[in-house]
Amino acid sequence: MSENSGSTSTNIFVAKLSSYIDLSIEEHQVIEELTQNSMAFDEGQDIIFESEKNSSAYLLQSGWAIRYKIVPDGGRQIISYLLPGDIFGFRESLFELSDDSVQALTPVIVHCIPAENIAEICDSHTNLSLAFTWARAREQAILTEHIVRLGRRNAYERLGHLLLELLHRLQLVEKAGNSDYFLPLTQEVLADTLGLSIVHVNRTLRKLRNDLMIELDPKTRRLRILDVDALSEATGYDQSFLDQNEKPSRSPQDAIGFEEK
Amino acid sequence: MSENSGSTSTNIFVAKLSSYIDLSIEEHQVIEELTQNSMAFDEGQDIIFESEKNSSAYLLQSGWAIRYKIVPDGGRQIISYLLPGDIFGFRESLFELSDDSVQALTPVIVHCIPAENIAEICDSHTNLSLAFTWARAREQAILTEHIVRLGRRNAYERLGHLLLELLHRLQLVEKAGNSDYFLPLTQEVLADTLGLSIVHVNRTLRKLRNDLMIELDPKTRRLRILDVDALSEATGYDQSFLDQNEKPSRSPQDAIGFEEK
DNA sequence: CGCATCGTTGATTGAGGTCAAGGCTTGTGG
DNA sequence: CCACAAGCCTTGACCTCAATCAACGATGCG
Repeated sequence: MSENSGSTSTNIFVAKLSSYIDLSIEEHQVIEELTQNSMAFDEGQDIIFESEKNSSAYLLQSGWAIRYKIVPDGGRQIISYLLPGDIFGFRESLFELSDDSVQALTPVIVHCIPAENIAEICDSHTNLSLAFTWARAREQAILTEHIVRLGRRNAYERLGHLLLELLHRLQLVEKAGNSDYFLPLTQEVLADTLGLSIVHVNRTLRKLRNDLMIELDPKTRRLRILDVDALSEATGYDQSFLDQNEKPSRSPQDAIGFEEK
Repeated sequence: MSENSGSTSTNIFVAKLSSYIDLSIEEHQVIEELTQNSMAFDEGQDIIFESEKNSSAYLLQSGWAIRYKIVPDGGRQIISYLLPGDIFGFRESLFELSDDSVQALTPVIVHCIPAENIAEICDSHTNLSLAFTWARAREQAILTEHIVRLGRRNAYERLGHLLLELLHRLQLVEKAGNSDYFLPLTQEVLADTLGLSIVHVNRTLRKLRNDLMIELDPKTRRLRILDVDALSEATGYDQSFLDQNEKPSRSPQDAIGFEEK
């Protein structure tokens, strides 16, 4: 990991939070300040490791990361994906009940909010506190969806469903096209996410390709979903769990307007 | 559901929260007030239904409930169990991204905190806000463990692991003995939790019995785990994800002492 | 060039699903 | 008091989805 005084052009967090919550000018500034210092990690590096006592929150500026757990027999279960604009680590920030790890899947840039600042920020900026709450709620919705995927769907549905979720989440931060995105996941990572073997992921991907559901170039890692509606239908995907249909604000008087994109 | 002005003797939430966080006398009183009005639900009744717009938080005073989702093909996936002392529903309270339902498995008594009061309570009582945060973090740890269970364990391990988690969670609120508790779950509920078929749950339970891991009387629904250590070993269970090893407090000066049990 | 990583494919096996049937309760109504 | 139905548990027979084992090709890197 290397220190790096970032020159963040348009701030991804300002953009993301603003689509959920009306932020005051002051709150914009707080976010800008928080994201001045950045840390970079390389592919494969641990950002938070299991045993490590860590009490900070992190903002993921760019790149992909995974939260995972190792089981006694040596297997790995990937709990969730962290994508640009996601907030993570703030769960452990207050208590010590996590023993999962976070690892970079690609080169990654994160901003760190030290534990001691979090409470202060939340107290003085209600909307930022709300933003944290929102992030947590969203993460829980994603975990819930993952549980359903693992518990009640077969390999084909699991894979298609996950690819749709990633498309949708990336679109929300403008990191995906209408139906395609950069998918930096090996088949092993997919297997460890979906509770399948590598071999079976391979065969299931092939089947998705044969069914003309997706195109995936192993070279460029570009994934294209050929028929989003058909794949959603086939895999029982319902994107509503990721949607936010309200803009709650607890201090409308000092909120500033912000255009929806 | 019926209204019921409850005469709560010793408050389960005061007891539970106090083991995590030092509460002020005033905060004790707030909790007592919040739990004056209670609602009762019968077995099988929905407490929160999917489509229902619901913006309250709930405290589960007694009984068991499940959070679940229905998949397109009609299957059901149980996301989590709600046990006495658990807080739920406050995720949806601020945003609208959930579409899962909560149903009573046994007769249940809940206390409801209307949405409009939550923000106010959190603002004026930092430790109660902290308690909510803690509850969320804990719930997330449980969901994470459930994902690992579904993704990386076989039927035998899943079942044993779940039974141990329930034992441990019930012990924390003094609803279980040293190694036994009342388990009000049908094999169908277990199947829908663990992503298995009813038939296979039946066979796996038998195997656990044959291995002298558990005793389960279908009449009384009393479950006894005969060798907690052996079962933990066999199923990769590590209870640390439920433990709280710190008592964070942001206002020690006005906190009162409270004995650990 | 040699080695590691990743993707691919075939052959075999096994865990767990599905189908089907019967038993044991409990409750309800004649 | 008995008949019947509805749940839930149990067990057997069979089948299928996905794991495992094994091998090979492609790519990329020191």
